[in-house]
Amino acid sequence: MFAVSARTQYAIRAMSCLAKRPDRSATAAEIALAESIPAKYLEGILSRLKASGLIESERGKNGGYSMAKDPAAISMLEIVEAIDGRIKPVTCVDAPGACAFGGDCHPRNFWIGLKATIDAYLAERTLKDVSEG
Amino acid sequence: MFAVSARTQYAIRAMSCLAKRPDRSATAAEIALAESIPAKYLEGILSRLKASGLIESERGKNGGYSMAKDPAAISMLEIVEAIDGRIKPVTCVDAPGACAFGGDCHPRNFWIGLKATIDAYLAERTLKDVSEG
DNA sequence: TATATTCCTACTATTCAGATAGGAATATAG
DNA sequence: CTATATTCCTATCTGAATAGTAGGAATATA
Ligand code: FES
Ligand code: FES
Repeated sequence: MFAVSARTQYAIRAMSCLAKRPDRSATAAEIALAESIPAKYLEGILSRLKASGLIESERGKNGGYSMAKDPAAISMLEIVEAIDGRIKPVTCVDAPGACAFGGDCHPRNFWIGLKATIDAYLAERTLKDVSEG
Repeated sequence: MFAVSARTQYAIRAMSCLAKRPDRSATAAEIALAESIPAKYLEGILSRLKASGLIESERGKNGGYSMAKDPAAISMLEIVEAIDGRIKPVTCVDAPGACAFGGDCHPRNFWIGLKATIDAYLAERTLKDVSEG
């Protein structure tokens, strides 16, 4: 239960990989090789990370990806949300009454509290913390 | 991300339903009707709850299900684990080295910490807390 | 112009959650 | 002893999501 997707794990490894080379950039193929990630699959992951402003890219020859921020300034929550979207134990986190038992659903507050707890944990740790262990 | 399965939500509603009737028992069909849960699907859920010792059952005519404990003595963690098993952000929670990057996988501690955080949240709240809101 | 790269779109395969179906085992009432 | 109501067991179907693949367009460099 509450399994983290392969995508998210790939994303973290890819980010860690980039974090290790401060200035230089790396191609998708290089990262894929270094971290044992299916190359074509990784392209899609990097695309999402870029869309969220966590990494930058250069196209064409000598192109590649590089960090857009200091690894110590990137929370794990940012990475996770870039890949899999917001944490949503229940679909009604945003819209009250989205689940079957509309208004007076007691468990709702319980799940929203869980989301807050998870969010807090993820927001507290940075890429730097995690990639250094 | 981190969606709670319909099964687990059904289970909580079913347990809440039983918690409301202290001594009496309820049949699967009654609970299904009261909580808008597919009747046949619910049977499988009740079966798991029973296997974990959270509820009791009587077969045959006048049979049904009833609470095995005081709702204030049942943690949400027990219910969740009865239905979907232990919280496992990554498959290597129990067996170090189960994931690809065996020994020196830095993210591992991060995920295990998350599991501990979630477990703690769930263990702290009881069925009574949640069903009363 | 040749080459290396990101980027975009579409497709396939596998897995899993959700749900359904049918009936065997068991208990009660009459 | 029989009819009935229930839990309990096993098998199956379906749709959605995840993981992964394929091919090529756009773009930058040398
Ligand atoms: S209304 Fe969303 S959990 Fe009940
Ligand atoms: S070894 Fe399990 S998360 Fe890395």
